[in-house]
Amino acid sequence: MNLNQLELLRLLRETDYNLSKAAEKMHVVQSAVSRQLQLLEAELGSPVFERHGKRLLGLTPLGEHIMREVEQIHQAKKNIQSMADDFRANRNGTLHIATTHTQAKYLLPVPVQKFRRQYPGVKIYMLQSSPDNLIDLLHQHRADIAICTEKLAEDDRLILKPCYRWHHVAVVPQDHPLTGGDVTLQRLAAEPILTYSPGFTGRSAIEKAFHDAELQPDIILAAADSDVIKTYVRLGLGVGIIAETSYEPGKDSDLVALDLSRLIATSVTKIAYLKQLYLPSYCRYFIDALLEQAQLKHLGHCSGQ
Amino acid sequence: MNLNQLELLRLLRETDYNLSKAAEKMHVVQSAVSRQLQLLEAELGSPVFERHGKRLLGLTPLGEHIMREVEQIHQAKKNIQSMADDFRANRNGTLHIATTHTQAKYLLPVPVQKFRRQYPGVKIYMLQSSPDNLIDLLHQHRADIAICTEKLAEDDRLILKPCYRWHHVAVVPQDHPLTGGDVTLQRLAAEPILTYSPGFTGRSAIEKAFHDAELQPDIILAAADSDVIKTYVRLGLGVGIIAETSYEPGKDSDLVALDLSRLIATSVTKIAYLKQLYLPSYCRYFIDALLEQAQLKHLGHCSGQ
DNA sequence: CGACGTTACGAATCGCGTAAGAATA
DNA sequence: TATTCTTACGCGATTCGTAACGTCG
Repeated sequence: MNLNQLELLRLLRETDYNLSKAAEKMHVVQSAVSRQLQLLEAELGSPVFERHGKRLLGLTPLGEHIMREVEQIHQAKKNIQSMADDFRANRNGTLHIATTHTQAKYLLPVPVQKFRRQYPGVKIYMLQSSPDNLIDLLHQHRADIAICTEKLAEDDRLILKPCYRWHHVAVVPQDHPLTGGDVTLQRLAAEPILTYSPGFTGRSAIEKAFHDAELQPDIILAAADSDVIKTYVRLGLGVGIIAETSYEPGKDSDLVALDLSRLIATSVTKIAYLKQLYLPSYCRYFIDALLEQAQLKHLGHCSGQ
Repeated sequence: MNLNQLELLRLLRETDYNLSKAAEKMHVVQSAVSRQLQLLEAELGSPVFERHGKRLLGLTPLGEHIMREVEQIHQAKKNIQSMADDFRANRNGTLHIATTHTQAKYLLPVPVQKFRRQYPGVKIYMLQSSPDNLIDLLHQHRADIAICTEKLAEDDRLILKPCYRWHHVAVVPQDHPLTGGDVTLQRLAAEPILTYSPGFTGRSAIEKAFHDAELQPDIILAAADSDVIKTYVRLGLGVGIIAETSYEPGKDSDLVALDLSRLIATSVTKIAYLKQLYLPSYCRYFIDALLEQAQLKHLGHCSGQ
């Protein structure tokens, strides 16, 4: 048994159990992998793949079990390489960040700039996705860290770092009736609402607030990001409910933001990454920069709490 | 990087960083491992071991990090081999059981016999140890499963299976004053007590019971197993407090067992094994036999609860 | 000096590529 | 027939063992 053989198993699953394609990915000819597979199965003493004649169809039960260990080994191997690169003070590499529009636009710009200055050789890939996919991206090893608010349920394979706490605001044109008097859920429920798509940026907290008050909000438009929402609020379609951080006092001065922190539960945005993943120092640096930025934002809004 | 090189790292740590001894363990000459280590360090690009001149002294910080992954890989590799052996219906192997005297003597005999009949080719190693060591034995890979009652605190690397619930009894000679009237903690505290050494077989529950009642038991003898305790009870030294399962109605008919289940909290004996360890089918069979036996014992004492 | 690690060199092994053959869809 | 996998064979690379050489305590 050797690492290449185990890598072959991984690639065979990736390629839908096609020896030729796996061979290509390993940069060797097909006959080579054929023999390696035979050698491995001979060594193990029982087949790893289901076959119809010569064709591979899938994994045997043994193969399924083995695959889990193979993934472990693959991860550990990559970690060792990352560690070595890191200790060699290798300032090249790539940082894959999975996040949503809201965070990418309103939280990340400053940390990313700071990061670029510190690590000009590290490339940054921003994987924008819907919140439900962020964790999957981690598990699929397509992202190193994820930044999101929703859908971070119990998963003991993840490390979670609370980043910052925020609340929702209602945004309306300056002459809107809601700007007079106290805002209540009842008054909101009477208006047409524009807010995030289900699963995005604290939408579940919004729904819970109305549901607990036994109200049925009239959500006439749901979008993945606050820019779209604000655009339609400006067109007079109704009341927007967005994250406080998405209201920019400068650019959005034509809109009024009404604090909803006492009506809708506050949300916590977190940083998540795989427990089993080795984070290179540049990655830890980015996380620190992010936490620092979140701290600043938070202080700015809470006046020094 | 290959598996042999990583195995070499493991062996180097095991041999106190001695290339010659590691070479011996790998069944190759010393010069071979010297070169393999050089190749690996060259590939990683920075040293894994601290050196004084040519001698290896220990791990570099990088080496420490790498070792964790190496252990992971080693475990996964062993798992793959176990799996293959298992699916090949290999009925040979070894079962390492870490446990205490109490369990080895009163719980395990029947399951072990049953196991021997089912898997005559599998060797059984019984590692008797004090309860605090049982978990360590698992982590040191010197035992596959551990059976114990105390000291199984939160450890997310372990799988825990509750096995059976039992309580303590007081054992006294037949003419002892305690045999008359209700047994209370107060009356027990007035007697010289013989029981388990700290850390053994529910001793902590005994201490807690007296402590909660603000009593100070007079423990004049502490031993690791109930046989020793019973011996001294027979000599009239005092009242023995032992596990109910350690009182054998046949052999111990010269002693009287007094139920303490309402005075001292019941204990739960558990089976523990490493989450990351693959358990061969014979191992799972043994666990099942154990649970079944525990069930029987339990029913026997509780008359069909 | 003795234990330990490194370097040099030839030999055995391992694994690859080419090429041809067999089986499946 | 086209695709996929297996087998045969020769070559090159890797890794080993022997042996001689540093080096540290």
